[in-house]
Parts: sequence; structure tokens; C-alpha cells
Amino acid sequence: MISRYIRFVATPPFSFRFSKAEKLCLRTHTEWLLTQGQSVYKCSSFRLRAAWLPARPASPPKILLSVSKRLFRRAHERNRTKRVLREAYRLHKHALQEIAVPDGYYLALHIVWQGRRLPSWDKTRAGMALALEAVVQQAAALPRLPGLAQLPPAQQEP
RNA sequence: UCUGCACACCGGGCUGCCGCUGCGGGAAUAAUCCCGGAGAGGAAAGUCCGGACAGCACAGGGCAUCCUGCUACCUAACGGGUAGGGUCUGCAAGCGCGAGUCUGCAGAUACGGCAAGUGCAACAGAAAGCAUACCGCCUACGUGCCGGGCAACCGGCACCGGUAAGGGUGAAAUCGUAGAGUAAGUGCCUACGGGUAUGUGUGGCGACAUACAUACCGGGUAAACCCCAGGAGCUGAAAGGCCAUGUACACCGGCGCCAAGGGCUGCUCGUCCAAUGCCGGGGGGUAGACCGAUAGAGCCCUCCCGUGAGGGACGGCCUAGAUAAAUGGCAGCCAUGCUCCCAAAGAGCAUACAGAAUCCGGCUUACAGGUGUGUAGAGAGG
RNA sequence: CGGAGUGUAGCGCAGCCCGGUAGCGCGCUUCGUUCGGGACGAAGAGGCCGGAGGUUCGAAUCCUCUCACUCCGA
Repeated sequence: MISRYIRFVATPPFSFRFSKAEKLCLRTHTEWLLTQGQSVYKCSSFRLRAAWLPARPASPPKILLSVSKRLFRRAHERNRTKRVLREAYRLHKHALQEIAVPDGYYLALHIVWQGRRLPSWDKTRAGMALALEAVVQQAAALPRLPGLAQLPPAQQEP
């Protein structure tokens, strides 16, 4: 099971694909990440929070994008922001290959847009590179969720 | 050619690379991969109305609440639309001494009822709703006093009064203009004009229009309560249905080692029960998956009917279906607009409003720029 | 997706139902009091009631549209 993830990481021509498996969809995992995730990177336009979440079948890193309705009233502005962030992640996620993944966990990232203006492509892309670099450096120290309090119901992965 | 108005439509394009979500085909146990083709709007928005659809409720009638309100038609339905009627406003021309009237054009119109009841109207003003009299006008009728006169009577003042023409207040003051009449005046009377109600005739499906006759002329406000007529059962896809791993559990069946407990029995054996353990069945049901959910009051062309909104017929087409939520990014070229520039070339910047969430029909609101048709006006040429 | 509500002086709120004068507290300004400040006393300024249109003689109030904000429903 671990070998599947390793193969995913190590496939020689590294894939720039971004499938649904790389999006965080489970409600319970989302709540754990929001409440107990550790803040890793901050800049003026966005911040990033990360944690390890349990995975029975091994999983690639998953991300969750947030853009507040307070910042952008119009739906097309929020869509635009999330698309830029996702595209920046897609082109830089290969940096996460270097991280040693604990057995039975996967890396979950939460990226929150905080700027008042629509993102510019060049700045966002540079910021994403720095942010993922910070994740690589702090990966070993990230919390493993859920904590002991919420642990018991053992199964999470459908 | 320019400008305005109405209606209809478009609202960036092409190429390459890297990606995303369904669908079809292929490979594979599966994860997944490859190929092909598809992938936001006219408003997807606001959620202001109306339906479809779904669940629940439902003998019949009434009350309450809410909504609608000229007429006919369209429609699945509507508070929407079309056509028409009335009213009001503005402009122009004509008629009339005047009040007004008539015609044309343009625009607006939530447009049942204040001749059922209740309420309201600040300030100003005499008075704002069972009437009343500030300034003004008058002193005819009646009384008193004074003056003049032989007298009849005349003049003046006061009282009792008359009046609602004029002034003034106001958004609004008891139909308007002119005349007769009068002490002065008044729809008191007459003529003309305006309006209301009733009846009859004519035209129209109808709203209503028009003619004649009779009676009459002390308001406004219902987007005030209210009355009248018509309509609405309630709740909304988080509706509703279906499948269901794991954990825990109601219940059922089977098996069972050691030890402890209770009953048959005071003790022992035996047996039964309970508890615990294991295995199997099993229901509700959490996370989650699927259906609902994308072929429809559908779109396009042509023809016919209708003033029109719309309706009908033949033929053709398949045109997003996501769900922590796809429809994107980069590069180049072109197009358009703005700025720099006398201009051209060139350069730079920008590319409207805005993102499907069950689906339709409307309304309202936002929108750079552009195209076509019709129509009105102006100018130029033939 | 479906509902409910609020915009009034610098701030927090009345007034709206049932139309006519826009008010309260804190704050602000000036003066007095004090050696000075605070507290206290006296006087005063500050609003076209979120925006647009309509009904009405007259709209913060009634009706329609619109903008912003808040809350509720798994």
C-alpha cells in the first residue's frame, strides 16, 4: 500500500496532473484540519496550514482552497482566485516529493486567500513556491491528526 | 450621411503546449491509462411572481390571514404579455367676448367602491365637515336717537340684521362665464359651458362611446381602516427515494473451556436459567455512494391562421451536468478601444456586466462595444 | 438553496404600526467654577433619516425597485 504512493511520487516523468484524489473532500478531515492544523506559511495575500491525516489506502497530498465571501462578493471573482491558486499548486507540487511520509498518513494542506484584490499570476506563483518550500522544511514537525481525544472511531477512509 | 426611438441579434477570434469534468470506444483484476468528441449566460444575478415535480394533509361549509383589482384575449399558470377603453399631463393648430371646446402628436397611468360605516387633514385661515363670517358690501324690513321738513318723507349714527360678489389663507373654500334681478347679493332665475345620477335608443363580445329626456350640483383621502369581487391546503431538491463498510446496539439461532452466581433441594452429583465468550443471521441507521438530475410547456428552418401576444403543421437536430463543487493557465498573432503623436507608422495599457447548482415561463436590475431591420427628423446630391 | 431582520448626529439607540414639530444618552465646542485638571453648572453646534422612483397638498414613516450589513435553517 505504501509502495503505491512511492510509485506515484517517483514515476520518472513527473506528472503535472491534478486529479480529484488530490482534493480534500471528506468533511471530518476538513474539520480536523481547520481546527488543529499547524500554520506553516503566511504572506500578505494568502496563508497555508498543514497537518498529517490518516489514510488507509495510501494517498497523495490533498489540498483545500478557501476564498472568503467577505473579500470577494462576486462568484466569478472567487472562482478566478481559486483557479489561480490551484494552477500555481499544480505547477509547483513536485517540491513535496522530498518529504518522507509516515506510514498510514497523508499530507493535507489548507490554503486561504487573504488579499483584497484579485491575485496576479506571477506573484501568486512565486509565493506558492516559497510556501511549499516551508512545508518541506517543517514536515517532520507537523501534528498527526486526529489527536488522542478524537481518535477512536478507527475507520475514516471510504 | 448624421441623430433619436422601437424590435431582433452578437458580445472577441485563431494556433501551440500544460491541465479539469462528464459521455462514447479500447486496454486492465483493480487503481488507472490511451483515443475521439462535448463542456456557463443574456442576464446564469436579485429571488419579486407563476408553474412543473415531490412529500404530507384532505367529507362539506364558514371565519381569520395574505395577494390581486378598467375590458377582451394569449398562456400550463401568473401580480406577466398583446390589443383596446377611460383618465391625466405637455406641445401645436383652429373655434369662442369668456368659461371652455375640438383635432393631431408625444408621454404617463396599482384604473372596483368615500351616493355602507369609522378615521385623518400640521401650519395658515373667519371657517377644513351636523357649518361659519375677518376685511369688505348693504341698511330694504324692524327698533331707538339726532338733524332737516307743515307733512309725506329725507339724511346721519347705533342696534337687530342681510350677504357670500370681491379681497385675503391654503394642496383643497360649495360648478364656471355672462346677463337679468336686488338695499347689497346668492343655481334665486335665464343663456351658454362643465359635471353627477336614472331611463330609453343606437354602435361595440366588453370596458365604453354617442343622442335624447328627466332629476340634480356643500368636497378630498382606500399605496387609511374598511366594503365588494376573484384567488391561495402546507412544506420545498437540505423535497423525496434507494444502497450501506466499520463501531455500538434491539432481536433470533448455534456452539462452548475454566471460574463465580441463582432455582429444583440442607449438602453432593445432575439439570435448567442468567451472565460472559465465539460464530452466523438480522433491523433501524452514521460517514459515504447512487437515483431524483438533465429529451424539455426543448431548439432551428419553412409554410398556414391571427391586428398582435400567440397557435397549428411538415421536416431536421440533441445542445453542460458539477457536488468541499469542472468549464482554466501560459505564449504568439489578429480584432476593438484609450493614451503618447500634427498625422501615419510604432509603442504601452485595457477588453463590458458577470459564473449553471432540480427544471421551465415572466418581471426587475447590471452591461464596454458592435450588427441588421423598421420608423421620425435634419442636411446634401440626382 | 430557502427564510427573517437592520440602515436616523462622531458612537449607541428612540420616533415608523396610526404621514405634518426629528428626539434621548455618551461624546464635541464655548463660558463659569479651580492654583491647574477631573467632576459639576450654564449655553451651543452638529441630520437633507442608505440610494432612486411613485402615491399624497405633504413621506424618516405608505408602495415598488436597488445597495450594504447582520442573523437563522443540515
